[in-house]
Amino acid sequence: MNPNIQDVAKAAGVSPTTVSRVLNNRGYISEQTREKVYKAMKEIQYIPNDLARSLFHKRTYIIGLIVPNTSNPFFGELTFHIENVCESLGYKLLLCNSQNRIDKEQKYLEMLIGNQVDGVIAVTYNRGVLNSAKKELPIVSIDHYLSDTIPVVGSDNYEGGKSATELLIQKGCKTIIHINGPKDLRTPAALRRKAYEDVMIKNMLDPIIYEFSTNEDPAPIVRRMFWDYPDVDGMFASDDLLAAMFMNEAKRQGKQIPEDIKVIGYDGTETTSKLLPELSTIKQPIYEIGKTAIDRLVKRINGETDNLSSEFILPIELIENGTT
Amino acid sequence: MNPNIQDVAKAAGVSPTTVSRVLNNRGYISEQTREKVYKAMKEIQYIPNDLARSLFHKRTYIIGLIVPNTSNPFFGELTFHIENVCESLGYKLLLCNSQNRIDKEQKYLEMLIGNQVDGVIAVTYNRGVLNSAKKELPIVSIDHYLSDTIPVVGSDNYEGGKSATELLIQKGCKTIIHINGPKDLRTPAALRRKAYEDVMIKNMLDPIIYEFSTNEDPAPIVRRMFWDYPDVDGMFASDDLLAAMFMNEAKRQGKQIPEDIKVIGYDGTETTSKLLPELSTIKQPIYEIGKTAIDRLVKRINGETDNLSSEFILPIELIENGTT
DNA sequence: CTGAAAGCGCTTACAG
DNA sequence: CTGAAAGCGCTTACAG
Repeated sequence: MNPNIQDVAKAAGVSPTTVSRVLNNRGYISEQTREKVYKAMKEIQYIPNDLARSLFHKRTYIIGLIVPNTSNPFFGELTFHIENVCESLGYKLLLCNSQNRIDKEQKYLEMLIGNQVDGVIAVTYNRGVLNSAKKELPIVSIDHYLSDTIPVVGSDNYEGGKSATELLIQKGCKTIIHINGPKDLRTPAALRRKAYEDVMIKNMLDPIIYEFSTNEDPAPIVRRMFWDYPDVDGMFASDDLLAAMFMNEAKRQGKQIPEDIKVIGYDGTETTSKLLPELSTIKQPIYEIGKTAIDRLVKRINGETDNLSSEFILPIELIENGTT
Repeated sequence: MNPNIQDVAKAAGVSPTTVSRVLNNRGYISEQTREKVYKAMKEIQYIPNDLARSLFHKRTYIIGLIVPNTSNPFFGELTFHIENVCESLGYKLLLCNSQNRIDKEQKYLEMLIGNQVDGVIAVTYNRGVLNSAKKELPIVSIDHYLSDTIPVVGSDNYEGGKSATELLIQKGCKTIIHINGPKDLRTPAALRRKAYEDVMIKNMLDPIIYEFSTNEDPAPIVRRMFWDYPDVDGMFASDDLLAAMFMNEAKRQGKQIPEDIKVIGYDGTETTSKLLPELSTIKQPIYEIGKTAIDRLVKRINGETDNLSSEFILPIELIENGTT
């Protein structure tokens, strides 16, 4: 069995209380005692049991993260940055992939509460779930409005949708299609869509929106577009993966990009910029989103009163590359 | 404060012992009592504290995962699958991004031990670290030979390197460059390199290998290749990101792919297949790697004796697309 | 079928 | 400067 504080105490010839004091640098301890204890800890390779510590303090320094899927480069990068920031602040990360399934979100949330996490960062699509959570559990949401008391961190989706659409129009596109996820959810993509619509209408162009539902394969929808709108000359995709899928289908249809059709995506992950550097896109500040979310969460954990319902909208960046 | 088992006991008019029995379905309990207890739990919204449970049982059902970086699509997908398999087996995942830094690997390992994880999955590059771990801690490594007692799960890197190189040769390439990570480490890429060398030599061709060190930017190295070998007509990259970077540079040099230069990558993640579907690559069975690793780890956790040092090599798949 | 007691490994008032 | 005691929230022999 692993050595415990008793073993250290015995080895050092002191009481467990004293060992604990040395461990936590608390109260007065003679230099001699301190050294004896350190030596004993080294000798028996003692590593304190955080479970016991957490049980006493009612504080685990664990944060739960619920994302749809770290396979998606946006969430993979977000997860990386969040874990990194956590680590630098002394927190650890319990990772949950909800796959956008409400039943999994619910189960994970209960699991996290059972594990006494200090707080939760959620990228979640289902409003209901987190409301049912214990009111005392600090939660920060990324990109989704979940309830009146849960702060939201995200980037400027309206501005992003606006910039993307304006760029296409400015480049001369007339038949501009927008592809987007399900409309009924309080998703960040909804604002991108709204901006697209507003800009199109303002420019006397018809908005054309294709949508697909949560775990639906968008491939057939993309194929259908070319049938419905053979003269399509612009595409604003609500994420880079969709943009890539569209480009691929466009090539199959014998269309040249950007000559025949101009394409702009959304997210601008590192991975996209490596695998598909020619794609024009709206880049989200992924690190800043993660950092802000953790900062707000830690403030809540520490009971620092911030305005109950708050929103943090970070700026996006238009990245123009070869596809426009 | 959250309700505890005492609160439930009081609300139900029984002892904590009885509540615990109901909770764990252990021993005989009258149906009436059981219902009283369930009712009380519902009423006060009781969720058992896993910390206390774990402290008693010396079992947390938490697994630690150390990967370099979930931003990389290979590790993002691996992490997803591992977390998923964990969840299905009742385990939770504590995520660590080591960024290939030995100091972070060391710190994370101590953290995981302090948190009493039941086991660790490590994708780690530094042999030393895990040896120093407590001998009792079950560890399974992915893709890296760390010590004689740590099982390794990975895919057939030699076969992958062989297939890739043979494909290029069969397609008529003569000046085939291989780009790879640092040589001195026991990395999976080393076998890919070895296969490349063997196949090249067997075909009377000169192996040309460029390597870069752990956190070095490969971009300048890629640029240099074209200067050193203007007649390069084949590229076997040790991962898809490098392949994409090479393709990009090739285009900048006015080369056509696959007409002038044929390119094959390695990994074959979902993300690559979406963003760069034309890339030929060696596809690793990412899900199977994760699943096998967890299965082995859980066996060790449960004390099922398997051969101390064992190796699990899963088959790769050659995916031929447009770049060859 | 049910409960009182001891203990998992730690920490912190409280004494001395 | 140091230690004995009680407690964090749970579980499990041991009695009854």
